[in-house]
Amino acid sequence: MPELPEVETIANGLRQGGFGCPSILNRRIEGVRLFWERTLATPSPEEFHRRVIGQTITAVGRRGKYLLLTLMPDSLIFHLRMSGDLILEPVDAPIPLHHRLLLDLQGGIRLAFNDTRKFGRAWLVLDPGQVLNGLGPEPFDPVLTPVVFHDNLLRSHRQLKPLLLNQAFLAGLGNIYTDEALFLARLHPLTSSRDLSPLQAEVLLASIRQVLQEGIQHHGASIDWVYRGGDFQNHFRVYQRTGQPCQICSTPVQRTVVGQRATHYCPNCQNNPQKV
DNA sequence: ACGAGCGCCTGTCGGC
DNA sequence: TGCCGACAGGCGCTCG
Repeated sequence: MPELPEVETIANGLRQGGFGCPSILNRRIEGVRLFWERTLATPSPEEFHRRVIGQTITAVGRRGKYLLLTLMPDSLIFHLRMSGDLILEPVDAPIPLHHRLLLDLQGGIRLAFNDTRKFGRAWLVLDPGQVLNGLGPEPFDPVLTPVVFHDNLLRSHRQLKPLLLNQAFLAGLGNIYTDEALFLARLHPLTSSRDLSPLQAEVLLASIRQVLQEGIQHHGASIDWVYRGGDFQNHFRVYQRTGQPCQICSTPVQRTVVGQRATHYCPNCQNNPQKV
């Protein structure tokens, strides 16, 4: 589920508190409960337990789709994958079925990693780079200018859809926001990245930033049972709108599969490069 | 260097 | 009603 806007929303909530929950900042970790061992990518459960207890959460951050808790001296990093979520609740609340890891915090609250599908992972590391080093640029990083982005596109020479999903190319996009960005930019998902003009690259970068910004403003998207709060799902232009009219030209939105991922686009507004 | 296929998991939905 | 396959926001691995 969670792409950049959803992770950003969760990070903001943990940092600032809200929805009846306090902030987790400056709270000491007093206890650990692990219910699914594979949730912990590293270190071993025994070492995790020994190292993490007593450390204090000094910052909450995000890099791509990763959520970072800065402790002292370690960093605790989460990837939510398809169904993960981080929830604050009273330390003695009943434990729901899909809770995988609990951190009991100072002040009678606990941070729960809930993950129905068990794909999510947590890392406790001294150097966050150990986990994050392979990531591409942050979409909002000012260093990522249209010229740099265009250069990167030319160097890759792949179809836009799988390229934008590649976290080593750009960190944070998932299936929803990629489809939305390509629609906004009026680019077909199969377009080869090396065919983009400087102007098209600039428009694509602006479109990516726009859909991510909209997602953040709407507190992310809530689909199915997984997400509380966000309502960006009510503002999708193409994602999961198969057969419904394109908001620009009324042509039915089409669904296809690209790189084994469902892909939604307007066959009229987003020209198929293979037909040109 | 790339894409396809698969594994990791659980839950929901539609068709028969 | 019940069973069965397809599908779901992700990503790492192997293989050709």
